[in-house]
Amino acid sequence: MLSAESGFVPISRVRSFTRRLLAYGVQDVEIARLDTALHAPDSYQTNDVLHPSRPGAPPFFMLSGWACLVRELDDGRRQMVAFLLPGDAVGFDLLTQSRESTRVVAVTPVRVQRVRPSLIGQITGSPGLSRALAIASDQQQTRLINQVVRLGRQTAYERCAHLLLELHARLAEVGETYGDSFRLPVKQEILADALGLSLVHVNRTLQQLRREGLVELHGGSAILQDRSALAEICEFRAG
Amino acid sequence: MLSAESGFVPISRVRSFTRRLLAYGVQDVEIARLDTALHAPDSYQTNDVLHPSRPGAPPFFMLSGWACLVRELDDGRRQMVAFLLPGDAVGFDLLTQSRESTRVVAVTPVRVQRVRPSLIGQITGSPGLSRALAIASDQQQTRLINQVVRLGRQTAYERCAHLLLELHARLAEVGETYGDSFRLPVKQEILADALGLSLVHVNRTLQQLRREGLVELHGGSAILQDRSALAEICEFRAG
DNA sequence: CGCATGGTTGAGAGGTCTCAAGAAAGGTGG
DNA sequence: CCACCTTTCTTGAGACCTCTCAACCATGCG
Repeated sequence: MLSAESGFVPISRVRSFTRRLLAYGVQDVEIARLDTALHAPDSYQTNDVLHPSRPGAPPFFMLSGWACLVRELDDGRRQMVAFLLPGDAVGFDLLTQSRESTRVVAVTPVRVQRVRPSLIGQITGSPGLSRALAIASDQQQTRLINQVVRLGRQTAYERCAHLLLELHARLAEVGETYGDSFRLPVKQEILADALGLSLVHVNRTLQQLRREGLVELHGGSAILQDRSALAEICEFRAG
Repeated sequence: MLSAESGFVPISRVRSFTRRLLAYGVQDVEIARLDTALHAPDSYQTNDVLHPSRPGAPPFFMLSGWACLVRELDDGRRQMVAFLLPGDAVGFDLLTQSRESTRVVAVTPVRVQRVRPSLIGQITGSPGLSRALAIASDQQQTRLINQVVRLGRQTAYERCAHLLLELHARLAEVGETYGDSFRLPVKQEILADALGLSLVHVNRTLQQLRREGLVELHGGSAILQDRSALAEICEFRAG
């Protein structure tokens, strides 16, 4: 029941990014025009590189699955800079655009829809679309700042709570939550690399959150049983 | 000799942001036009808020002094998200634009030149200027990503080396370095809040770098005595 | 049934923090 | 030019958080 792949539904009512664009006030006409500028969906496997760290890679929209903007250090340490979720626009603006030694990697199977390179101008030229992309870019930047604060000044306990709330809020925007629960399709290793912690410590910290009845985690799903208590813990602010 | 305030020089050859715009290929004509859209310089004292966390604050250029994009937690913990240095454009794009509970605060005396609100469109309408601002914004974003990696996956030792190199490189761009040395006009407390460390630990870590002959720090100035060794330590990549 | 993957636990080491005090540096008034 | 005061830097010691290493358990799949 957590699947959205079943059946054939008018595409404009299904795709998460369409949903988001509508929320940002983009007109149906513009979305239809956007469609003509997009390739058919591409599929990727876990660990595939969606966006090499070279310029010129065409931007795309996330249809399904999770990806990460990731940077690896020479000795194998790895930092997930940002999660890229269904509905996200990737590579339009600066973020994830041609960044030295920073790549976009699928952390689950992923489907994306790429922009035909020759038609990028058509998209950025549309007032509604470019405004929507600017909003999305602004939110992306806010999340980056939140990530800095999390890593710089929050404890493991606070970081976990904050990230879980952020993921819930983002997925809720594109209709991928079910009340307080959502699919969390990544290993604790991925969470650790996003939170700047070791796998083991993430495991223990999540257990603490569970023991306190704040969250429930199993089988790749998360339930935030007390969102306001979680928000209190880590000063999470929605929006 | 570390001062740039002496004498009266044609303004277009002095201001750090002018220097940067020229480096980004902006034409003299456009810079002259930009000037007509700017207020006279404003001065601020240490700890003044340059940019409250409300929308609509007019963007500005940093002329001199250092500021920080800062977020404070309820219990007094503080994270410097980014340093804003002479020549930086602040508030044009997303970054630092109306962000909840994130403020721009002067950490030394600061002089800025604000844009007349009614003329923002004129600036963003100019192809050369808007391209330059986009480049600046992209670099800002790259630095944010670097900050995430520093905080998430680097040790105190590496973080200090990396930040010092970044500051040197940025100041070099606007002509505020003198070979390997530059003015570092902030307390260790500020560095600590930028590095996600305690003041005491920053102090000890900087001493280690000094003991090893990599840097020299005193009287508000820094000398990077072995930049390539520092870069090796923290995987710093210029540009 | 056996293997592979991911989650869980234990124990000790290490990095970083806090508290607290002393030294140095810088500014001010006499 | 000195005495004083404030600010900033430095040092010490113990506590705490998080890490690493190394097993062991649970689950799923062939």
